[in-house]
Amino acid sequence: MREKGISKAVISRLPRYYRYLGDLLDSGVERISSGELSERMKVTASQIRQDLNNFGGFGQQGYGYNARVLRGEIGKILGLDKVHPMIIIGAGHLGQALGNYGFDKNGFKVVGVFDINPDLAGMKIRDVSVQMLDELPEFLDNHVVEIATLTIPRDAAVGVAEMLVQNGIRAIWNFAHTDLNLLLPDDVVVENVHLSESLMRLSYNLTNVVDGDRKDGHSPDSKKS
Amino acid sequence: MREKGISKAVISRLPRYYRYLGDLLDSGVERISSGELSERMKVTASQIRQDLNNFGGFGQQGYGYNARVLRGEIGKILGLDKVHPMIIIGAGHLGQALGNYGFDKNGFKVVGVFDINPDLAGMKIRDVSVQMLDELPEFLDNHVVEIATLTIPRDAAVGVAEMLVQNGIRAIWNFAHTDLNLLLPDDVVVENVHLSESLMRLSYNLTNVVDGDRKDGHSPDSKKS
DNA sequence: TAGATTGTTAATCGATTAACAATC
DNA sequence: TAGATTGTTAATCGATTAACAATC
Repeated sequence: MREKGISKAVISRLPRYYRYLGDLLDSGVERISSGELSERMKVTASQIRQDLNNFGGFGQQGYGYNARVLRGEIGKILGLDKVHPMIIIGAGHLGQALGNYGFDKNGFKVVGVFDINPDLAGMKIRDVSVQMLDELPEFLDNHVVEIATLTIPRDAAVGVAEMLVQNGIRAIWNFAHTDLNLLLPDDVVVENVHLSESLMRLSYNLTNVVDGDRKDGHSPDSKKS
Repeated sequence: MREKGISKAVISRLPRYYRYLGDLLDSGVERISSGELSERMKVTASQIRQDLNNFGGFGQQGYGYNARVLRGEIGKILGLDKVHPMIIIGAGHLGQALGNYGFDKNGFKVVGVFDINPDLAGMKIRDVSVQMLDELPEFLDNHVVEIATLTIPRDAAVGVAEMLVQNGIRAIWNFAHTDLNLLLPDDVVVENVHLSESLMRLSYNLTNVVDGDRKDGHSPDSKKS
């Protein structure tokens, strides 16, 4: 059932393949070779084939890959063929943004939004009403929830995360400024999103890039006009 | 002035060091060794020293590092010692979330917010009023802006990005579902944030992790109760 | 000084790229 | 079949870790 020992680097690239394959299908392309895809994505064809062959031979010699089939397979590997009920904790701007994002089409269905601010109680995000955080344990007793998204301040995050784990949550998408994976049991899956760190990387590159000297791994292959 | 050939992996870790050093200072710790820091951050002491020595010897043998000085130095490397005027294009939920995020304390100052929706014109995000996108070129003529944040739909992103570059913008923080760096001149710095890819990674781990078998690079060192 | 811890070189490990036989 | 392109092994490259001399 499960694939063993796939490196983090490979996993990180799968969603990008998935997106490019979707784009190709949208533009009517049904067949793609690793060579063509490598040109579009600016990665080596070798890497694409190597990555995919971690999971099986999805291509055909002399032909390439069927874009639709390949996308489906990658989707399955990523678990996008299943619906993942999700709650959002923290109904501030970011929580609202994520609630309205449209992840549904990939199977991430927002089934509850929670906050501690009584002023937000009952506010609708799409078709879900904001509930008070103290109703959460009961909610988790009565609903299947796979993923909890944390858009709350850092100081609240650890306590809430522990409460979630107590109540059976095994996957946390964390936007608080702390590394929750270091604090929770090993069988809880955490994806930390540190937006400020992303902005700092941009700042570094902005500060340190000189013309024609890209630091992001993409070679300055040609001088565009 | 500028450091040459620092790998992307090293740069990616700097913001995290910066955050941990800030946390240490907040809890009253002024002195830290690579060994202690490595324990807290779950990385090797060797990596910490190796990383820092790309930029200079910030420590002292037999003593360790002065947390305050080190944080300051990393801040300088990341360009956080300067103010970076920033605009946000797209005043939807995500744009509002970022406008209210509090990046100011790291020097990222929101000086303008733009949208194409007339209903949003004049809406205040912190102390900045939303302006119409067609006012942007004139705005850029009259204001210094370093970073443009794009929180707009994918289909609009490429056109807007090209317009921004035409008007002198050299750094884009992109939240649209497309890889702008592949489409813009090489001297434009782009940081793509693909939230859906982050969620897909979480989904993969959720789908493929079995007890005690973490896929995120952190060893299952002990069975917590 | 003795002890501690850095800075830095060398060794290892893992990931990427190249090459090519297999095969559609 | 001939041509194309995969799947996969081997070679290279880069990043991480280990080790230890330098030195505070």
